[in-house]
Amino acid sequence: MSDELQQTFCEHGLRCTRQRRAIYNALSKSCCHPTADELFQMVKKLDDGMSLATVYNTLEAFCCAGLAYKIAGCGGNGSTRYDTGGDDHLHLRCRKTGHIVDAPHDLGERILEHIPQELINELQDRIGFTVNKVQLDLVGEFKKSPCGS
Amino acid sequence: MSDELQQTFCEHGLRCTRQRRAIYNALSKSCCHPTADELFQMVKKLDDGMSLATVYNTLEAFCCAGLAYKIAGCGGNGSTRYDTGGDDHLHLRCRKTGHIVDAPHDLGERILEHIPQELINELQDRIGFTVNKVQLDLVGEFKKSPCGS
DNA sequence: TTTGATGCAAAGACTTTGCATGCTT
DNA sequence: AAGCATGCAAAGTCTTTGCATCAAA
Repeated sequence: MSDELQQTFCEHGLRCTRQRRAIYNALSKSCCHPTADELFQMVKKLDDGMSLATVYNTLEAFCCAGLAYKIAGCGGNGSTRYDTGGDDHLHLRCRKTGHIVDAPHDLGERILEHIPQELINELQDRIGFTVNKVQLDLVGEFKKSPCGS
Repeated sequence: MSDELQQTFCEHGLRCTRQRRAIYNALSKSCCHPTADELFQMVKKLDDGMSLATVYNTLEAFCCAGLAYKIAGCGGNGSTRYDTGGDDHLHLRCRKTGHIVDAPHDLGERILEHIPQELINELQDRIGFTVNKVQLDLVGEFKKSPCGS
C-alpha cells in the first residue's frame, strides 16, 4: 500500500490508517468545507467501523501536521469547518446556513492578486504580527443552495 | 435617560435595559472582539446582577437587530467572538490564541480599497451569491500579546 | 514488538431554553 | 398595565479525553 496518500502521511509524520485515508479523501473531494460531523456521515457510509471521536482526532492530527486547516464556523450553528488547505483563500460564506464554499479558482486569484504585498509588509512591521495566510471572505447569501448539499 | 444609546436601541426595536447598556458599551469600547464570556467578565465587575445567559441573549438580540456581528472563532478554543460591526473589515487573527484584533484603520482602508468592485460584481452574477460584507483576515501570529489582554 | 490510532463512553466547553420574576415602555 | 428582558438552572450541541484494544511500522 505505498501509494501517494501513504507517502503524504508519512512525510508529515502520520501513520496511514484506513480511517485516515477515508477522512482525507472525503475532505479533499468535498468542495464545501464540511464539519466534523458531516465528514463522519460521509465516511460512515463507506466504512462502518468509524467513530466520530476518530474523525475529530484525525482532523486535529491533520491540522497539526499542516495537512488541513480549521476554518471558522460563524454561521448557523457553531461547528468548525475544515479544508485541505490548498490555495483556496477566497470563501463565500452564507450568513444563514453557515455554509462555506470556495470561489471559482480564476476569480479568486484575480481578486486576491490585487491586494498589495507592500501594505501587508508595512502592517507586519508596524504591528508586530507575522502574516501566514491572507483569507478573504465574502459574507452574504446564496440565491439557491450550492453544491447540492 | 433618553441619551444616544437609548435612541440607538429604540431605532432597532430593542428595549433599553441596564444590562444591555453595559454590554453594548463594553463591546464597543473593546478593540479585541471579545467572546461572550469575556464580555461577561468585563461587565460583571461593574454590574454584579448580570448573568452569562443574559449576555448571550443580548448579543443574539444585537445581532438580529444589526447592532453587532458574530465573527468566527476558529482559533484556540471554539467560542464565538463579537463586534459592533463598524467598518473594521480587516482582522488580524492569531493562530495560536484565537484572538482577533482590528487592523489600524488607515491601513485597513488602504488595503481594502484595492479590491476591485467589478470582480465582486462578476462573482455575484456568476455564482448567484449576494455579497453583504467583504471581510479580509490576515491569519498569523503576534510577536507579543496585543491589547494587553 | 513497539508505539501510535481507534472506538466507546464519559466528561468538558460553549450556547440555548423554560419559567417565574422584574423592569421598560 | 402589558409585554419584553432577566436570572437561574437545566438541557442541548460540539468537542475532547481516558482507557482498553487493535494495527501500522
